[in-house]
Amino acid sequence: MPKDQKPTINDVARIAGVSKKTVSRVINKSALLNAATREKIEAVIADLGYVPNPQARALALRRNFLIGLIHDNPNAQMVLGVQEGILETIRDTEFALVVRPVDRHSPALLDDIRHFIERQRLFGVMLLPPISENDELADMCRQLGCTVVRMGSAALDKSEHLVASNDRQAVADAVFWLSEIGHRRIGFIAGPDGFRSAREREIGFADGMARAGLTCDPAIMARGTYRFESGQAAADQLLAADPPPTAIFASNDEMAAGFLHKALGAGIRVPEQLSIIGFDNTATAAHIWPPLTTVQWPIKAMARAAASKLILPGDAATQPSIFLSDLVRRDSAAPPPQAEGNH
Amino acid sequence: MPKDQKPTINDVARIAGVSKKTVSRVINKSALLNAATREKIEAVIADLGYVPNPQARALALRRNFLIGLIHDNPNAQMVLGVQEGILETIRDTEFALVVRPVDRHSPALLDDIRHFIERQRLFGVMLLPPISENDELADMCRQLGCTVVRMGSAALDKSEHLVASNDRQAVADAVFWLSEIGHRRIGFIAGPDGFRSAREREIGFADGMARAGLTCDPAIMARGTYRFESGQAAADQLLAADPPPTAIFASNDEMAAGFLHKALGAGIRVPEQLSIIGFDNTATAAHIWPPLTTVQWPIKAMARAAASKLILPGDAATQPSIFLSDLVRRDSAAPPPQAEGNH
DNA sequence: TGGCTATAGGAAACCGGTGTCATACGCAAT
DNA sequence: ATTGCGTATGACACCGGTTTCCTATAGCCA
Repeated sequence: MPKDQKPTINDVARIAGVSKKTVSRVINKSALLNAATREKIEAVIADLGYVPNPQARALALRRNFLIGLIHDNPNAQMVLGVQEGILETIRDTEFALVVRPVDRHSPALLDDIRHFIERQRLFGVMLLPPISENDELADMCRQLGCTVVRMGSAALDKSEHLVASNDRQAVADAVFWLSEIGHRRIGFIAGPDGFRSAREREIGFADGMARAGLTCDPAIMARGTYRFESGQAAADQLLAADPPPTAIFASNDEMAAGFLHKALGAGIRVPEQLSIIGFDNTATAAHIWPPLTTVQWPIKAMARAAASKLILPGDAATQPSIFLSDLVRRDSAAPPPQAEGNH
Repeated sequence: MPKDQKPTINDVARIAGVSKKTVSRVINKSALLNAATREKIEAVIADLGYVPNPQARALALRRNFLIGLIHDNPNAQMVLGVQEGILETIRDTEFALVVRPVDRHSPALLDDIRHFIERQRLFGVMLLPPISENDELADMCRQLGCTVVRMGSAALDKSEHLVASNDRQAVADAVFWLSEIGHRRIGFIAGPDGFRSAREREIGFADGMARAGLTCDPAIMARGTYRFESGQAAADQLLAADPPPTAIFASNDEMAAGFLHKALGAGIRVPEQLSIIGFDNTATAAHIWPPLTTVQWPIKAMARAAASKLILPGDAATQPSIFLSDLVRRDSAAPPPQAEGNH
């Protein structure tokens, strides 16, 4: 059916016996149009299967409809969730999502991204954590004429396009819940220095402990790297404490899995003797044994909000949107052994 | 520095004192150019920070530089690996990658994708499994003028742009290896009907058993859905067999994890009493306990090959590329108990 | 010196849309 | 009948590149 070329606005105009401009008015839903003319043209469009050329449109409008997703996130589940969330929002628009995984440690990082944005003339970019914490990068993107939306752990100090999760409160709530079911001796595995998420979760832990009237014992607190191995290392340290913790909050699932692995290896029964809570709700969390209780970002909702901020004009979009995470209760956290007796 | 508009080819031409066409010749590295002129223009380009507008180029050339990645893959790790692989290949070209996660079961699937391709005027699309097995979709994309590259389990029956992994041989090799370390009674969990990957892995299992001189016993073979739960269900069935299997090959990691979960729950020690091998090397595989031995697709290499096929002209690209997967040996597979005695 | 050819570079049209402005028309007010 | 006005449409230039075709100049030979 399509001979060799796609129909253009000229073809539509010629066949409908009107000018290009009138067809353009139909495409853009201009109000100043005779209903009969509109219907005639719409019939021709449908007949020809005409689709406006986005490149030509972008050229004439001096703006384009590509939004970039820049990330260096190790959590594949999350990245894909974001992609899906963005897509749901832009599905029926003329925007498209172009992705750019990057290496945060590359010395050419900024240049790479600059070329990417300039080459594609991106309309806007979305930054995922942890690279979303790079202010220099965000500034560069803005300077290049992009709208920038950052996703991350709440950082209320900056009033800009931001979609954040209130990790602090989510962690505090989870820790308080542990206290409610009877835990008194709760350990913590922090994330690496320099990550805002790690810092927020640390503060959240302290908040939760304070709210529960519990004190933080440095002997059952460790700092990890967000990697599996560091969770194992933390287990070696924390399980040797006296008395040992009855519950552990790990700042992400990988470390929780590492901790769990070691604890199980040491013959500790989970959750009967030890409760573990993670953060992120990665695919792994549901598939390890026992299934991990964990805190989950409302990823898709956040991504949808971020995409809306990006494609919607107006200053309302510059208000940060803060989301609260949920605790996904699985089998790795339960009341402590002594609590059952105390009840 | 950038006043309010980006410099255009006209600015460069005016400042360099030449015509647009001459600047265009520099951009396109035309040979018919005086060296002095070229250098002068290049200096102006560098000075202005001029970057050609890809939309204008796309319009004039009547082709564009967007390649689409269409997927409905549940394995986030793999999707991201593919994205990275494609990116490595197109990094220094003018191509960009636009993604489109889809829902295979949506009744509007084909229409959605058609709109996506038409709206963005995609140059080519890459299809990931399992949706890459949809011939109707591939045909539609081709009819829309896209180059199509499919990634999947080997299907040598079609001579087209294809990048595949030889699952059949990889599974056969893994099963044969199990026999080499002493297993005689090997069970199998197949993937769902209708998936080429599932079919290929099934045949591979049979091949491997035959090569090892072993017979397949239907009592220790089950069909799953590629989901965790179906692995658990298979465990209920297969572990009740008499005699029970000493090793299990699961057609993907999720099912292997489900099986493992049930086996552990039944007090079976892995790998001392039972070996388990999965397929895909998902993030979960490394983080469950014990770490799962599994077959891994060379995802990035395959993605690079696929991207090359897409952006390189020529019929050489129509030859299928077949990759062989590796067995990632972790702790879930070891010699069977009786084999140690027999040694 | 004239004529021919090769080479560097330019003018203008074009790709497929959009904006600006002018125009044709119908109808009410003067 | 003329003016004035709102509505529906068209002519034309323009966005930033590329292509086609043409010209100017230099170099070469006779």
